[in-house]
Amino acid sequence: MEGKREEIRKGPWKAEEDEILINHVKKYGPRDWSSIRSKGLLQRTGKSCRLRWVNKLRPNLKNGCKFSLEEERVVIELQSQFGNKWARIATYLPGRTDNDVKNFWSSRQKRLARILQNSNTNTPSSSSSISKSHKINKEVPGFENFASEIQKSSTESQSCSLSHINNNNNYDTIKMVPLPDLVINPKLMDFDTTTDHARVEDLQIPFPQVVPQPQLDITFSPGSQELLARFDDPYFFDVFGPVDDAPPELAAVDQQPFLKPRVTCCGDGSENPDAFFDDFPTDMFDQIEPLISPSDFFLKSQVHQIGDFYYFVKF
DNA sequence: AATAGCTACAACCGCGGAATG
DNA sequence: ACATTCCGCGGTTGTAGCTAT
Repeated sequence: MEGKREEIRKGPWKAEEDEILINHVKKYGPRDWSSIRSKGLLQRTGKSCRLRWVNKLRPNLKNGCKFSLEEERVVIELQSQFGNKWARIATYLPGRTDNDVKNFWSSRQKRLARILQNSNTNTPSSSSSISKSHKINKEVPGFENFASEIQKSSTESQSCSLSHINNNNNYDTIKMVPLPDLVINPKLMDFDTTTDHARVEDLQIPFPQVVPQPQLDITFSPGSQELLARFDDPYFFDVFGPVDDAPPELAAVDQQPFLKPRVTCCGDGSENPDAFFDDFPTDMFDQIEPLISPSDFFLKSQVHQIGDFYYFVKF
């Protein structure tokens, strides 16, 4: 039956094929993918057509544009919240597809693993430019513990999140502290330099890839310097425009789900909680500290970078 | 200049759930 | 109610381009 049909084409798409697919979508909309082959328009499966449209041909995609710091932050936060639900995470990132997010996260995990690997061994790096251009101070108490946990976490599963570490109860203090006006609650970790247990007071680290040592010898790249300059602007987040593809629960609020500061339920109490939170258990905020404003957060924080990774040290 | 290793990304595959007959 | 088809998602693989040696 399948043998009677013309051979199914695989591999890279030609411009002519793209054109045919685009015309089909123009006529019938992004659906009926299987009919494209049954009509003899393309020798591609419906799945292949859909994938091509969603990932490459759909309008308003940020093709060839690297993830910004803000996008990276969103992915990290949402991944820790939702897990590897790339399609869901992608709905919070206009112009990004689930494939983009998935690939970004995968690349990031590999980089992280390599950095930790290189920092855990004294053997010279094979060819990693990151490990050579950024010194990581392993002398800080607690670092080895932390690094090995992160590494274990990243090798045991695709996801490297602090929640995994949290479950191990290896640390004295692990608290849930929300970033200002973020939709989800990032997990921050404190380390103490005075004990063997990783617990450093006054060092709050919102990203799981962070190496917990405040005395890192780091030179800011031009990109980071530009970033720091932008954080001086209290209205930094206002530059982000409306989100086209926001999930309904967020679109219903103000069309700017993630990238713009909002008054939250933890603020002056005059605003209703975001509908988004309806999805979560009511006791999930019990141990959350009061929110600070985004501008306060960034003005009171210092941005650091290890390789391509950024993190914030709170003053 | 050649080569090896690394990275980012495009595309495929398998699976599960929804829709349809 | 059941079988089949379609669609969407997450995981995986292949590869082109870049960088370091």
